[in-house]
Amino acid sequence: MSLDLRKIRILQAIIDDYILTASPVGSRAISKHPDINLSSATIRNEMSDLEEYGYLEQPHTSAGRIPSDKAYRYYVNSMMQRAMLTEDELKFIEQHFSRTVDDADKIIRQTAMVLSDMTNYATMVLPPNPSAIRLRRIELVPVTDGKALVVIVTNLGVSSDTLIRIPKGITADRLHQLSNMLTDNFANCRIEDITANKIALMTDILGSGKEYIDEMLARFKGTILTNKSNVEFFGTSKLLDYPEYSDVDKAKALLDTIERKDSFKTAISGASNLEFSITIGSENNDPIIKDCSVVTATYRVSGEKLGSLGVIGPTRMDYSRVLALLEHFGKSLGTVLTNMIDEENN
Amino acid sequence: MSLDLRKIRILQAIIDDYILTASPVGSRAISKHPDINLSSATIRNEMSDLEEYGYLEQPHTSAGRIPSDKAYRYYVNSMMQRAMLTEDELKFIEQHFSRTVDDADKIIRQTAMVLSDMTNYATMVLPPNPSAIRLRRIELVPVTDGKALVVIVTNLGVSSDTLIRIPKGITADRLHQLSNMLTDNFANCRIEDITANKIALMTDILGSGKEYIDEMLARFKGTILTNKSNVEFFGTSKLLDYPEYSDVDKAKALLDTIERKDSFKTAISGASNLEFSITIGSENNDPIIKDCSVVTATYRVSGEKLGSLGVIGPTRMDYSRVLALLEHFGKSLGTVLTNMIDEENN
DNA sequence: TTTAGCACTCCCGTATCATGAGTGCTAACA
DNA sequence: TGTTAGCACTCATGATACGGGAGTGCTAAA
Repeated sequence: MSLDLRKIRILQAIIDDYILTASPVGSRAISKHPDINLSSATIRNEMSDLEEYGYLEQPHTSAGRIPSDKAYRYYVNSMMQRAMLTEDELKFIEQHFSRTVDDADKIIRQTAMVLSDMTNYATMVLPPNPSAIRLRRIELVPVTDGKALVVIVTNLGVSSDTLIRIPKGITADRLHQLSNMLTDNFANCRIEDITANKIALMTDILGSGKEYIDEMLARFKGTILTNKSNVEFFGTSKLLDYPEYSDVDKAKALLDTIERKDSFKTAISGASNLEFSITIGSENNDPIIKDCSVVTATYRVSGEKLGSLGVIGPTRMDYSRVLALLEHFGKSLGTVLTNMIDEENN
Repeated sequence: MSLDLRKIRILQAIIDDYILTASPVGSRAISKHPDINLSSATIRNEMSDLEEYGYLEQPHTSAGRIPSDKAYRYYVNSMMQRAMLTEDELKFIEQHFSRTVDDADKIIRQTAMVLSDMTNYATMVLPPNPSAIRLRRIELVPVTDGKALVVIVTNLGVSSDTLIRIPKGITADRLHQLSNMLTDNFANCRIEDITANKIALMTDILGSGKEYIDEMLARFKGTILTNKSNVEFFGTSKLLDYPEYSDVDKAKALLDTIERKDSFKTAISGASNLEFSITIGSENNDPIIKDCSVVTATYRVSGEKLGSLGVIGPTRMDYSRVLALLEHFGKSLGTVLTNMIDEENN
């Protein structure tokens, strides 16, 4: 089943052409390709083979052929070479990151927008992986008698503040004391390390505090974890540019799916583990996005995988360029965030 | 130029029909209307008049007629009666608001989503009007030596927290003292009441604190005010359902415009002043949304106008139902938020 | 003032047809 | 034996024509 060099060349030419034009490519067009010196008849034979192997599909007799998902997969795994970004592009990206904004979320979002503009595909931002979050400090601040504000400082900056009910009559000193205990016990913990068990062990130290500490940590875990589903999308309407979606019903189905957000699980779950993940067409679970591909890259803060950026486009997307851009954006984003957090922490 | 009763009836019938079907309505269809006992020929004469006055338009000879923006305006101002929501709808809405979520932003967003689902139009949320925000409490929490966390509690709950640089060596007690001073001076102030002037007056009280207090307040104002442009949209892809946007290019132009967000200024600026605002078709500044109407309603928290909800649909939207829904949602949302904030505050 | 009647307009869906890009197959060629 | 030229065949696409139908405006009669 492995392809000989000539078949690979032909397949490459077909894919390149199809990515560019979105219309089925015929044998004659390929025979004109500078790298390929064969008559259209020969190409036809080869294409017939490639179709038999499952790399090509024919919309109908007497049309050219289009690459199958399998072809893209093969292309991505074995054939593609990483594109180089141009000077101008690099400069443009650098310029984007040099604008100083001091809100991490905003930077991430703006990055996704720029990425969308540069690729002309839709992009998405996957929120920080909860296990990358480490507690730094827990502070209970009295607000009114009976209410305290919980401020939890994490390695990513302040990440949660909620009001909790506390028994009346607790003094500021006592709260301060509790804060210190909690900080001592949980500093550098991951969020999933905070177990009921551990809290129970602290009961004797905490004394009367236990009940509201429980509430507080539960809420904190809650907000961090619900955050998980907060995928955000940008530039989705760009997908309407592509002839794949010149049918309004198809377009609507796609945008609906994106807006509902829960259909990118395959891509997303892959994303959290891998440096890059590429999900092509029908590899997605949802049949609605079966002619979309999703490419994601994680970005790291202080060496730790934090979240990911993703690009959503038609299966015939320019994988090579997208990967190059994602890699570059991922790295720059990581650096900027790392610097920002370092600066905040000392 | 004022219309006699018969013309009004006919116009009403045309509008009703057109809202329903989106296709030009002819004289014969109207003559069959139960309320109207006239031959199609008579209707034709009347329609001809209505066209002359500018209430109707004809896509081409031998087509029926469609209401103009002027007609919708007249309809909305003088003819429309508020729709009643059904029992089921009321129940459904109540059910939505009874689910307890303790995050105000999340409630507002979910409300916008439900509103979008019930109307099948796109909806938007305009963020709180900054002048509705009042400070309750300012708290400086030491984090590391040289860094403090600023927590500002407002009448809408905790609304900002930033790390600021402070001179090294300041004691927790001193910070606490500063917090109290700031709270005493600014409690119940609006954000725009915090002027450089007032801070200058406090210099003698604050002593060495002044510089970083300046930084802090500037940042706070910044985050509140940048919030202003944060319009959020929901269910935008629903607009693709309507034949107005069966052309992909038109659809893309619309969605692009929505995503770029800055084109709803007319509607938005109206929204912040009025209880309801209705912007019909070409009354919008941007020609791209010239066949969209935007209806907004403000919601109040503790009697004060906080933000608004908006509905975006084709000009032939069901204004009556949309207004009824907006009114109901606005009120319920206000109540829920008011309760939530009251509960948090004591 | 209303209405019936009629000629006229024009969109729209369908059918027809020519065109052209593309294929598969066969036979000849190197 | 692999490659290529040639040819018949397929089928989407776009242009054109055409009939039907919904709608109009006008005129004349009720």
